Amino acid sequence: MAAAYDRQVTTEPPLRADAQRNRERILAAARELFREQGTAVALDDIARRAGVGAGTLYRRFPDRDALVRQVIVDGFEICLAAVEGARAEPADPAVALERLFLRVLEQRERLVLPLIGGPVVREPRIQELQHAIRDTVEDILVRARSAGVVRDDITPEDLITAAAMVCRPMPHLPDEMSAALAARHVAVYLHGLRPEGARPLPAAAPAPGDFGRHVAMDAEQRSR
Amino acid sequence: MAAAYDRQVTTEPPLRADAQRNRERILAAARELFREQGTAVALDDIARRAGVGAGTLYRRFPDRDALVRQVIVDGFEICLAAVEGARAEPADPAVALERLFLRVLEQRERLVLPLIGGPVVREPRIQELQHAIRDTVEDILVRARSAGVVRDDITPEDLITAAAMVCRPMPHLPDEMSAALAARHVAVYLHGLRPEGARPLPAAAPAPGDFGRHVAMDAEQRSR
DNA sequence: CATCAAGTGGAGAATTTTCTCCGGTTAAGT
DNA sequence: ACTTAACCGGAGAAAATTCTCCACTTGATG
Repeated sequence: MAAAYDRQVTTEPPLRADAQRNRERILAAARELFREQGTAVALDDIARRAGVGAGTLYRRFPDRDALVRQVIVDGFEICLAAVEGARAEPADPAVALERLFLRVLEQRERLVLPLIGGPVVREPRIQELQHAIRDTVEDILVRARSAGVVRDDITPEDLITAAAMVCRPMPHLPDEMSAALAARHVAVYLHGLRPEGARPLPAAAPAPGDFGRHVAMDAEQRSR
Repeated sequence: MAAAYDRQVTTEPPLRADAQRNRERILAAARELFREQGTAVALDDIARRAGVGAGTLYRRFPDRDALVRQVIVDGFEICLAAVEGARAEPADPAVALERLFLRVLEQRERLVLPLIGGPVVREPRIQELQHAIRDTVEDILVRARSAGVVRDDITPEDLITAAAMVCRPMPHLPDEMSAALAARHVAVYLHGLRPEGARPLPAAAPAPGDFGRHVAMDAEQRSR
């Protein structure tokens, strides 16, 4: 999936085949370890799990931030693909909403979206992806809303938050079990989205613009 | 809240007043930083944020695990209190279920339950608390179920998972916003718990016994 | 199949984090 | 007020992690 297009769009010479393979192994190992232990894991551990030397890791990703950023970008990329996949499938609006969550849930293991401790979110590429995701979700949501299958005080941010929450790792449970719990949770949440008998929500929805803009101000003491 | 009873029950001499104060400051700082950055943050950072010397931290908590464990135990303790509070309030079963989530949600900021990367969950004290929480939740759930206000394929584990998910930190959003989103999510989820029009859930519920028992086997490479 | 730029691993220097120790301070008892 | 045992902070030794460098290997190209 994350093939060549996720490198700089500028004219860099393409990677050699073995280098490309190692790069992907590193990203896969990083993804796993970030989900298991957070983004502060020792980089040498990542290199070890990826089966490459430390030098190889540092050559490809000059510092921790570069690696974290790439893993997160990949996550958003995967997420966007899932969401657009859901929109593309012909289905009535209620089913589309369900598909949205199912598609994202399928990618659970590969998503490292939310344990950001720094200004990574400001990256233009990431904001771009976030907006694209938001717009796609909004599209699905609007259709569902006008078909009357979803209560109309729900915003795209609600759905995105819900999806992000169920995708986060539960490192103390085996994968199979946490997948089952996540799927059950989504089913209940989806059922709760329907307008029948809805009572007003307890808090106002954050404005769309506010969403990506807030980042921890303590940029000096993040990571290590 | 976390007063004297959370130290060893064995006959240790009580801490001096200043020591007790420092101990609490350390735990509060640890709680914050664990939520912001994960349990791998530098211990000296915790000492700094707590406003105590490094020596003070290490005197009170011999290593990272001891500190993590205590923060987690505190979290479960707070959680149990919230849950029991909800059970104690006289309310009809539907409201009790709602209260359950509200009480837990109120404590969001102080809960560091789920980013465990090691065998901390095996601690007898923690298992004890987990069981007490489960039993209390089950009690509320059973009453709600027999009042017919909740679909009957929902288990205590579902509710606990749901609560854990909404309590997890969203470090890229300001507190106020993540609190609002969490509250909205819970409202929708609660609505979805009602039996009217329920379709079968997509996966089997994990057996109650399995829940606390699974822990990452890679005990050697956890933390650092 | 020869050439060679690109890529590799891992030793070890540089940096950061952990953790100990002790001279000075303070709460608590009398 | 005075005594004293508990406690404190922070300097710095010890351990761990980060990151560089280079002799060796390998994939691509003609």
